[in-house]
Amino acid sequence: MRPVPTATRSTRDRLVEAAATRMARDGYAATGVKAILTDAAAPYGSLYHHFPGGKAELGAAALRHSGAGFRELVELYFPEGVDLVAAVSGFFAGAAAHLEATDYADACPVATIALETASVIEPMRVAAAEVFESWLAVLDRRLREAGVDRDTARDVAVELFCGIEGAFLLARATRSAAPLHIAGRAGAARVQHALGAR
Amino acid sequence: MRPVPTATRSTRDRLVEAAATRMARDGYAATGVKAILTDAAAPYGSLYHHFPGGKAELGAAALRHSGAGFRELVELYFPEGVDLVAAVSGFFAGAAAHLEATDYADACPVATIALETASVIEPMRVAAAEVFESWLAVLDRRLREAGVDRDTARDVAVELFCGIEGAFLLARATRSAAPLHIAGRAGAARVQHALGAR
DNA sequence: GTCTATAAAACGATAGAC
DNA sequence: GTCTATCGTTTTATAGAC
Repeated sequence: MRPVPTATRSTRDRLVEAAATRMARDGYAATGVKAILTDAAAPYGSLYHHFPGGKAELGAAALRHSGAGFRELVELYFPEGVDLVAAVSGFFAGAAAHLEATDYADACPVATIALETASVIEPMRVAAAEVFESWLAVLDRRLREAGVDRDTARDVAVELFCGIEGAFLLARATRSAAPLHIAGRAGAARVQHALGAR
Repeated sequence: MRPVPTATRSTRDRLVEAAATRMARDGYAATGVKAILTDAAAPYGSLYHHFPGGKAELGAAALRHSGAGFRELVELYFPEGVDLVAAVSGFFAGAAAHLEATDYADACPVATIALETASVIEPMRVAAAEVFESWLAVLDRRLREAGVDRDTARDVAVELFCGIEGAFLLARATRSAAPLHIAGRAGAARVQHALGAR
């Protein structure tokens, strides 16, 4: 069973990865197609061969790619059977450390793009919605497995999402990890409370 | 005491308002200087007379303008002596209604711009940080006036901020006001708890 | 499926008359 | 302070050879 050689990664994959990286950092509108092509070492014509819809179609693919990556990170922090309260604390602490390590640049790879395009490029809004729901589904499942009732599990998942996303925004603007620590403590307490009431 | 006639609003003010409206809707990068000038009925040269720093300087002014408007909205919902639990519920419900009424376009007028520029245009990042802090200050003050201790008041203010901003993001992507109702209930409960422990 | 050349429009910014 | 004309770039997208 040979591993897939990285060097053979398809042109399409390189385009998506380059677009995802650029757009997560600079946003959708500020990311030029030319910059993506340079990063991906792909010629101009390739883009429109793989993505006839141009920048918007590539953007949606990039958003889904970033979204899947972040979901894997959530799954890593919230494996089946994990102590949920500790996991919430660990996730927010990890996010805070990563944010500081990247000089407050690397937070949510989807939020900026989602806000920019939500009312303008419908396929990207749909992609963002599906990505966010996939994150919520991981949290929701773990909460239900821990005995939390259906409605509460959904609410808590949404509240944790709001906590991390809101904290990312405030942290990047103020260049401080404090909001993540505050939201993390609040999230852990919220989960603790939901588990206690089961 | 004559009221200032709207028609005499200065060119500078018209530029800031036009930029604020456009950028809140389309984001910073996607908003062209030409479109702002058209909306403001101002000639090209006027912009660089009032804002030598060009688009970035105008953008920072627009961000502060939008930020001040939103702070006034917060102050309207949280007047001195208000029932804080009811105010939180009312604020989130009002936000939900407004979001639905504007087809999920009008949420936070600062978040998109702040995320786009936080790591790229330092004066805009600073403007966003100051704007966010001014919102937190209103909530923090009301909580302290209601007897909440210093550290808890700050934490609750940040948690409410995260709740509304995270809910705005999720609501716009999913085209549903549900996240705002969930975050609103959670926020009200959190304030209730903080008040009960005083 | 890869690549180059180029089109057509929009971008932010500037110079200089009034 | 206002306004116009224009500069030089960069933008997304396309046509067509290989």
